[in-house]
Amino acid sequence: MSTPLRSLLGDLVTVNHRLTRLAARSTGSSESPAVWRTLGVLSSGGPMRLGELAELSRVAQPTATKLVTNLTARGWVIRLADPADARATQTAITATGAAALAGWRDELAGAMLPLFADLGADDIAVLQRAVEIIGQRADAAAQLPPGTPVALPAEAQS
Amino acid sequence: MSTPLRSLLGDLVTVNHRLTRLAARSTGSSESPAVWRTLGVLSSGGPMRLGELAELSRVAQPTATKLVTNLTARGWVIRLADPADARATQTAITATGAAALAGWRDELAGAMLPLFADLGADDIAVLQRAVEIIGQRADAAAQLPPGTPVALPAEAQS
DNA sequence: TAACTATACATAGCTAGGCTATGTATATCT
DNA sequence: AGATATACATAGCCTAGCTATGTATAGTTA
Repeated sequence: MSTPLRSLLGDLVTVNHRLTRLAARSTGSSESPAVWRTLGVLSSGGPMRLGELAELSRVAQPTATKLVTNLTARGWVIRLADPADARATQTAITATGAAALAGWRDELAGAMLPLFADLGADDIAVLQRAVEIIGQRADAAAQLPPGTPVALPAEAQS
Repeated sequence: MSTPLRSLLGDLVTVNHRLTRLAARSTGSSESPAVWRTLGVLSSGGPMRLGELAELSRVAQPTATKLVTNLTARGWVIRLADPADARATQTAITATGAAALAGWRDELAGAMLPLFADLGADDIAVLQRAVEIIGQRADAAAQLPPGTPVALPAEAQS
């Protein structure tokens, strides 16, 4: 039972990467996936500090800084001083940013619809559940202590 | 019924992108996802021409050239002259490359196992089916004529 | 067969995203 | 107050991705 799961996870990542490429090329949008991922995190998680954003997005802190700088220049996010800590800044998605995100998701979904239009109700349910499962694991992984690799060292795998 | 599918596809892409980031950071490997994607395509599709590889990987041709150049330097793929066409070259994965790919997939799966270890048989079946569905669509999309966006123009959607 | 067109790939040059290493300012703790 | 820790910024690098364009070979047609 454990071997199928191992290879299933390998397949899952591989196929997902292909889907991501497919999605990236299927819209006219020239924005990068990172932009939408960042907006997605801010949209679902609300305003947050930069370090928190980096962790949830699973990128290094300087990468988050770059992304936020770009997004700020575009007016899609704003940075607010953190009243409780002068070192920190809160980053929040703007209405414009939220609209752009929604627009992209809609465009994307529309672009991929023809490929998935023939799905039966069963398969749709499968994808819905898969999205739930994966989202749940991604959330869980994001809450590991900073710097912790997702993989536990071999000796920790009971 | 069609609206849920649209938003489901948006969710699917978003969550998959998070999974990809998670996977990228969960192994000690410093290789990029593109490397494994390319090897994956060559592994499952057999030796192929560069343009074919680019299409299947959903990247532009010069990007494929770069990737193949890097992989060749590493000994993970080889380029063979195409006897039938002096302009073209066949690219094939080497035994070393196949071993590296297998090793990475194993490492990756091992790294993510703890996150997915508690899945029940039902959920495993769901993920298996989801992998099938997505893989199928990715294949189908790859076979569209070159340059064709995944989305068909409105007037072509019979 | 010579010339044109099309195809397969390479090269150049750019941008963004990703990283590590390190700097700077503010909190916090002793 | 001084030392340490934390939050973020900056510098500098590499890879992945793109478009535009060049070059060599195939194919096609006059």
